[in-house]
Amino acid sequence: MRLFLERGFEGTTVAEVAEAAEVSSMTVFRHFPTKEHLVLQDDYDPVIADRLRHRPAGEPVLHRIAASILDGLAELPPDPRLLLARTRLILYTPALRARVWENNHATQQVIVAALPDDDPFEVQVAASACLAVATTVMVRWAETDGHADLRELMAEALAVVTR
Amino acid sequence: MRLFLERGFEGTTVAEVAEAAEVSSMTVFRHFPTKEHLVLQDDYDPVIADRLRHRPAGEPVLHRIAASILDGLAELPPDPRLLLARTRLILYTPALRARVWENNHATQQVIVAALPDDDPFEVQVAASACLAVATTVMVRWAETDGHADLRELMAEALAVVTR
DNA sequence: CCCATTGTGTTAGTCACTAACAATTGTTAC
DNA sequence: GTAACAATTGTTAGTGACTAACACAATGGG
Repeated sequence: MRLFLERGFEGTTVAEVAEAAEVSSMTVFRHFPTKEHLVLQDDYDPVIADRLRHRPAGEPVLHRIAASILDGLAELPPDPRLLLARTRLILYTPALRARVWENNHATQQVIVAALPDDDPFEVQVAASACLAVATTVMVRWAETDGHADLRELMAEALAVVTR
Repeated sequence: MRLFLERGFEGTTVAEVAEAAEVSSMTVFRHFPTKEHLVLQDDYDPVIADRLRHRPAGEPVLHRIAASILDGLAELPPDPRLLLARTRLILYTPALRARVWENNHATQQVIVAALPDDDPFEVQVAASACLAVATTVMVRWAETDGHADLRELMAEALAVVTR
């Protein structure tokens, strides 16, 4: 991340990352399948899944997922600078931007697995919509340089879909 | 497309595509910025934008976008085999799957531009949600080998978000 | 102490993609 | 018809992500 922030993602080669980490390039690729994976790992899938399981089953699927995503924000580290830097990096790097859907798709599967009692297609649809909204919010938040209240923004955006 | 369908996307080199088209590799890259672009061009952005502009302004943004996407399906060619093949190719090729968000993001911008009188953030949020739903529907449709009624599926899925 | 497992390095290669320049074709002006 | 110009294409040589194959250490258990 340090190198990427200093020189940009495309301006940094995997060989340089490897050298800075004092390993060979080969070793980097053994731990991260692609260069993009060095940036694009997020740890919030299990958080969301966990929140999902603790929701009353009466609510519509869409509401449960939206609420879980919103609640999950509480797990973010208090200092959002790293998150902001990462989001900006993703936002301005085509190769990274492109992988976002792949990431959301993986999260979708986790959500579907966490709600075995609901119609899988409906869950998939609701999850993809909510995650798209969440992504849009992150982009918007990064565009305000992190000055906007992330939770407030997320609540407002999810309301567009859940109301 | 013929080569990609015969040998798979990763199993076909750009050099082979170039040879089949009787041009040099360089020429291919001058017309298509990446190998993925050979598959991932869709012509429905202007269709959707057009439908959007002919909607009554009274409706909520989300409904207008959803309805336009649904209406836009009418413009699809009557024989869906090519669309099905393309969707399948995208679905099973990680490199292509990854680019989907990039595509949807471009469509989002088109939608925002087509609705200059509405709150851009709300439009962005609604558009990203609807497009994510549409993508999920295409995936599902491809998984049924095109046997499902695409329009019906799309209507059902969009209803999850608009109801 | 031996052996199997695991992690790592090395090398050589493929392939997407770029930059620079040369060759070709098409188009317009005269 | 031809000269001047622009647009398109080809060629070459390169960079960099990523893979496959094999050799070499380190670790840990019997």
